[in-house]
Amino acid sequence: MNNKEKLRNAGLRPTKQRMIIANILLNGVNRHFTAENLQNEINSSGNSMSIATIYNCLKKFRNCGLIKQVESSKETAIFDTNINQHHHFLDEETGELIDIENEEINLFKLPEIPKGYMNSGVEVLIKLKRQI
Amino acid sequence: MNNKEKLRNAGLRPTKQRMIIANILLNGVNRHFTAENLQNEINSSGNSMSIATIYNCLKKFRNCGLIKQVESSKETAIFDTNINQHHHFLDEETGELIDIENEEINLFKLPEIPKGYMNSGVEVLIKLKRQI
DNA sequence: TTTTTACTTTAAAATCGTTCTAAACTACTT
DNA sequence: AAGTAGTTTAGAACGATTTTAAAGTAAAAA
Repeated sequence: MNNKEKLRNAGLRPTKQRMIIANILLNGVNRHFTAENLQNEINSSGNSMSIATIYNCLKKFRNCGLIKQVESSKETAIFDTNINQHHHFLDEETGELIDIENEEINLFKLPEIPKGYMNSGVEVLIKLKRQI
Repeated sequence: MNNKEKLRNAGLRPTKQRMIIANILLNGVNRHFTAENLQNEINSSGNSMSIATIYNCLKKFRNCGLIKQVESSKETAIFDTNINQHHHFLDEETGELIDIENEEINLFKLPEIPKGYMNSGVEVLIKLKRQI
């Protein structure tokens, strides 16, 4: 399926701007990035786009499940093109995230889900310190 | 050990402001809170404190291990007086966090820690959706 | 005790990421 | 071709957090 179809399937109009972003993000190589990272990449590809549009697109893409947003207490929002359930290492010093594939972690015992709720995803974060 | 001693042990001068905050936070009842939450509580206890001081104190307390900061992609920093390793449910709609004690979760298989790093803590986040 | 020193607090300004606004634009439908 | 609903934009606004620089305070030295 090409990117135009992906956008249409997600219920999004394939505008020029969304196609530029889709072509950067949805090429099969997984990565973590911020809105600003993406703007730099758009600029250096000879295009340009308002930061408002970039945030707008990223939110739409996330709400449609085309990308994910990582749970992390960094001041800047971090997005992830890997939409499979998976986990992360976090280098606490630099803030860098490294993917951990789902099969690498096995949760053996889970607590009871509170009444009235359902489990909508489990994220494991393994914080890393540099070895002394 | 009283709060003044706790501050001294942590290498922090027990100033009037730090004592006010320590008396609110370090009383053994675990809770999640933002800087603004804490300021409201200080105000309603008849004291007052600059928001800069509050942020300052919370960062120092966190760096000394007196409190923790929760990993969460909320726009506002959330702190936690529970400094034991533990986990959280996250109500994705409201942003509310609920503690999960460490024994409630059993990680059966963990990935290999990258070379040059050591594991400095594992956090599990179980995201919750309201049941339909 | 007084003096000195380093650390702390403060209000206000600055900064930074993100969202809002409202006008111009564009994809799609008729 | 015309209509309409959704989209993009620059710039303003916003909210959380940090910085600034001056005044205050705790602890150490004299």
